[in-house]
Amino acid sequence: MNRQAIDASGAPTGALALVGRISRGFARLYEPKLREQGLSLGQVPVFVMLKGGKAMSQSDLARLVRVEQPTMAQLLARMERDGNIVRTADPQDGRSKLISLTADAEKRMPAAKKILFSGEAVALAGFSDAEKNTLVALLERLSANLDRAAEEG
Amino acid sequence: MNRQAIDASGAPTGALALVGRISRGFARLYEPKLREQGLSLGQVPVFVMLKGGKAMSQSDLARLVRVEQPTMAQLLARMERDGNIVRTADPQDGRSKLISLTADAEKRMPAAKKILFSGEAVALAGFSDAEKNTLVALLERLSANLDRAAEEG
DNA sequence: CGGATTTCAGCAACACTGAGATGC
DNA sequence: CGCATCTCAGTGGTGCTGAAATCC
Repeated sequence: MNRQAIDASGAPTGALALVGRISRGFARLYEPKLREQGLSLGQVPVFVMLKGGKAMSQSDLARLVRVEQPTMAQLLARMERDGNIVRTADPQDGRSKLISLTADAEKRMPAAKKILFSGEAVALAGFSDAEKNTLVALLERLSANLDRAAEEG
Repeated sequence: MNRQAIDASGAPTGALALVGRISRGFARLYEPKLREQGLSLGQVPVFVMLKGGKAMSQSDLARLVRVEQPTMAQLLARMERDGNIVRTADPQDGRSKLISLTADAEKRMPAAKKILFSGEAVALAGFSDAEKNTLVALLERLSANLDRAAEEG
């Protein structure tokens, strides 16, 4: 398959343009389904960090998810509004609060996981295991390149 | 603090989670530079569609970029505000307006292209040509899977 | 006091739905 | 009239900066 510039349908050919289109397309398809379960795509990384009863501070979460601290604060405010997290005072540090998932959130996780897995299955339909592994490996290297560029800034 | 938790993980493992992280990371690095040139990442697909003096309607653009029509209207409003496009009445159809790039926009394209190319180079640092081709081919299949799911859905 | 953490206020780009006006 | 196109109004998620309050 020769791909030169841009085909008639407007499909992008650059790797990052494709990544952007995929990201939006996936969100468009699966964000509404997650919403029915009481969470959004942006909340997923926080779920992953806190699953199994773990607790950490807002600033730790911000660092891990790669967003600024006020952005994480706002995300956590939505999660609190939706009943997915609670903030409790950190006994070790009066400035800090510990964030943890609620029991409701833990109950929502299986359904959410199922939605995301089925979405991944749709997205990777027709991919062999080897191709999936190759894709993930290449994406991890790409992501690492961007992380490094961000640090060097 | 808690350096353990920070370094522990936070790197997503699923292909789609990686795609999301890459998309945000790239935007974070390069959107500000594009902004200096008078455009945003979301405007890029419209630039690509209209480059070289082409003109098309709002609804055509919306279909090609895969957004709803009011979303495209809003994007075009920002582009009009920034002096990147003009809307002229379609002589063939009184309901429709033809969108085209301004001379200013065409002048901004080389600098914008340079930013995006250098960003792509940073993101794909250390990738062989074969790996780049493999990545793009896999992403194209993934994107096609999502497009198909959106049509069927 | 200087630094870390959270909160508050404000802004911007994107994306959607729903409802209306206009023209084919 | 039915349909297409664009506009208008409203909402929601995500992300940022800057400034204030609180605490170590």
